[in-house]
Amino acid sequence: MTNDRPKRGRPRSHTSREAILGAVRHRLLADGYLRLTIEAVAAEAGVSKATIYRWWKTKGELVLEAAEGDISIGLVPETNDPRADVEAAIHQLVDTFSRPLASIVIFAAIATGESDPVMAQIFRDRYVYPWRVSAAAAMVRALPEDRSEASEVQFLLDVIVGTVFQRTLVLREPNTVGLKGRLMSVIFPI
Amino acid sequence: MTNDRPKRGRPRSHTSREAILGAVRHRLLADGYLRLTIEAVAAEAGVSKATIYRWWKTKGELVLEAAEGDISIGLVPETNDPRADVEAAIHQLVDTFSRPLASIVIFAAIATGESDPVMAQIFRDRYVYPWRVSAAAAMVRALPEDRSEASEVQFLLDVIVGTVFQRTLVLREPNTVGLKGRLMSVIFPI
Amino acid sequence: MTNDRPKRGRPRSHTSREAILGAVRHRLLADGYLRLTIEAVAAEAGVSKATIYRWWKTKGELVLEAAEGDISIGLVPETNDPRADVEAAIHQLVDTFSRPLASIVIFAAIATGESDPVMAQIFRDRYVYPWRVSAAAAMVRALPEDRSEASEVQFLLDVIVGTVFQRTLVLREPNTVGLKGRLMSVIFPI
Amino acid sequence: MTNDRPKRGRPRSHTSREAILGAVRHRLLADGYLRLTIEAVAAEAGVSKATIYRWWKTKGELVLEAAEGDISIGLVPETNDPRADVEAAIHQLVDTFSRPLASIVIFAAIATGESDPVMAQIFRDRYVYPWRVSAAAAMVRALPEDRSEASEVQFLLDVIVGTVFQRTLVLREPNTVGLKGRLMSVIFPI
DNA sequence: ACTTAAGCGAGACGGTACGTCTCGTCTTAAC
DNA sequence: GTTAAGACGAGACGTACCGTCTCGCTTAAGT
Repeated sequence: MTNDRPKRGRPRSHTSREAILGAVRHRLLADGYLRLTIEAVAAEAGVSKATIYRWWKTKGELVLEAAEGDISIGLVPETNDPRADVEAAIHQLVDTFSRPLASIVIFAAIATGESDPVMAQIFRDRYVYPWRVSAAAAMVRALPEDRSEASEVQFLLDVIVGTVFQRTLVLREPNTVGLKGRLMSVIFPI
Repeated sequence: MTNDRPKRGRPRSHTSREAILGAVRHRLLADGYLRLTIEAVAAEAGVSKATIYRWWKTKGELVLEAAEGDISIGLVPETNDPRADVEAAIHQLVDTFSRPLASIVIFAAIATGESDPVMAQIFRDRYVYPWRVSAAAAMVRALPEDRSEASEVQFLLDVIVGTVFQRTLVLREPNTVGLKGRLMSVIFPI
Repeated sequence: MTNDRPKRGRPRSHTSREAILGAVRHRLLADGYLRLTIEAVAAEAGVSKATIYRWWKTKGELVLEAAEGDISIGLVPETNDPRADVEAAIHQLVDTFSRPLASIVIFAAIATGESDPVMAQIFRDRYVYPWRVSAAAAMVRALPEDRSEASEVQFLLDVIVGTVFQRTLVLREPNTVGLKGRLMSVIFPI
Repeated sequence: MTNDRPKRGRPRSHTSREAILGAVRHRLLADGYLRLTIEAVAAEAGVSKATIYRWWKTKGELVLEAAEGDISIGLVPETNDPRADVEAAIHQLVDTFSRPLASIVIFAAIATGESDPVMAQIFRDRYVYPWRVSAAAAMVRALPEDRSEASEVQFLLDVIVGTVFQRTLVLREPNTVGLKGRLMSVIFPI
């Protein structure tokens, strides 16, 4: 993230950078990830294709950077109420997956994992893993000792992520009312 | 599916049909869905591109037909033991999602929903909905009355499908040991 | 020149071939050889770039074929009057070099010899050598025995070609009146 | 050639000027004129592209200046032996056209006349015309009165230049033995 | 057997986008 | 005030597939 390039030469233009990322966002919302072309982004941003390729190696990197603010999910809080922390984790997930830009890009990062492993890798390293680690910690705190082994915690995270993914990105169900509560009851019965 | 073309003229060649579908399967396993090109299929099958386009309108239809046997999930059984039926439903899901060809094609059907809605639609109508209807019936039978309202049943199906999808297709975790049991405990606590 | 391709497949379109060659001629006359781009030819001909690249490997080949009729210089006649034959040879040269399209393409074939040796080679093999052979024969017939050794004949051909080239292509002197007569006096004094 | 820039500020670096011209010479000999790029010259000279563009408007000017010493042909001498002067003129031509760097640059100056008229113009004004004027004077002195009209003299100069050009630059014939003598016999028969 | 209608291979075609290249200009910080 | 470094817009390069379109041949069902 930090830019350790030498300070010589013409500095990178913030104008064109913003124009590019703005055009990417616009085209993503208009056409989706698969139909987004570098050529169209360059044209809309009033920028040369070479400028895009100079700074982003692949469409995936470009799109991840353009949607960074929307995708960013943060860490699960660590309060005195562990169940509330888990609930917050679910909320973060539902909230992020519900943003138009984020839903497109997250879906693309997963869907193109096969053909663009770099994008999938960056996505995992930058957003999925950190969240999962803090969510797992919250889960351990919230569960009784006899349910808090690693494999059970990972399973419950998969239940949460899988269910939210299924609802919001696969079925494209915008109504998430009750989803959080139902997930909580399924994780913490009684 | 039924072929209402006039019976005159040279009949459709079964040889080339099989060669095409075989080539599709081979290319899917070798390159994946996104990297599969009609051109490569035609070349490998020793067939003209026009022949492919004559019989399949889109890459999606072609791929779904090529993987039909592997994708087919069937209906959830209806025995005297409703919990066993639900368990069977989960098993069908895990089993199908674990087949190499099926995992590629199911993933593609979901992933390209944005840009190829026809493929997603066919996939849903032909495989997802029938299974979900019978799985929902099994679930209703297995649940106590106070949990068997439609929205709760649909939610539990999303938990099952989402979790299995997450494990097998997103995380590409081939080890599904314990998955079935854990899902059952989450759906039927105590 | 003869087309020994197999008769299978869709036949080559004469329409697009003519459109391409016509566009090449137009662009050559408008912009010259160096400024001619394949992209502009494709656009003007209403043709895809791939169609041009399918049939012509290089800009040089394309241009030589487009100007074929204008460049073609033919062979030097072989009559009973050898001096008249030499005069005819000079006339062919002046005449060909004076045609707008031919002058552009011949100049290009020579000028780009350094960077496009293929074009120069085709040009030499197809037009220069045959003409030179027949011109040398006429020269041998026209000269007294003591001047008709090979090196002298080649020198005289270089005088003819060089002078005409200098006048028409380097100095771009369209007025060629007297040129033929003066060359004849220089070659055949007395 | 003279540098009329203001005398204030950092003076033009002779070091980089020489580095640039040296790199141009090297690249000309290695790759030829058409394949020479400003980018490669800058890289080889350890100089910024902007520095080159600041001092030379076009590739043509740059190349002409880099090859100045080699191209320079001087004036035809004016002795008591006019035929010897003409012979000296031919010798200057053959000699200059035979130098590797000069042959590349002279050829380029003529060949790119179509697309870079400035280079052709500078070349003509600086080298061709002065030599032609003095060569024409020598020719007038050497010829009998009845052959020394302007158009005949210009024609004979075209014969000389054209023939030498043809031999050395078009046919790339390094063997110029006999060429001078033959040209003399053709210009001065008997 | 003869006709006729489709199936089929080969492959040409107009498009669109790719990712690369070089051009000549512009913008900094360093000297 | 010039320089090296190097970002930039422009635009052509040659390639890859797309989905469509001829062709001339092959294959059977209907005559």
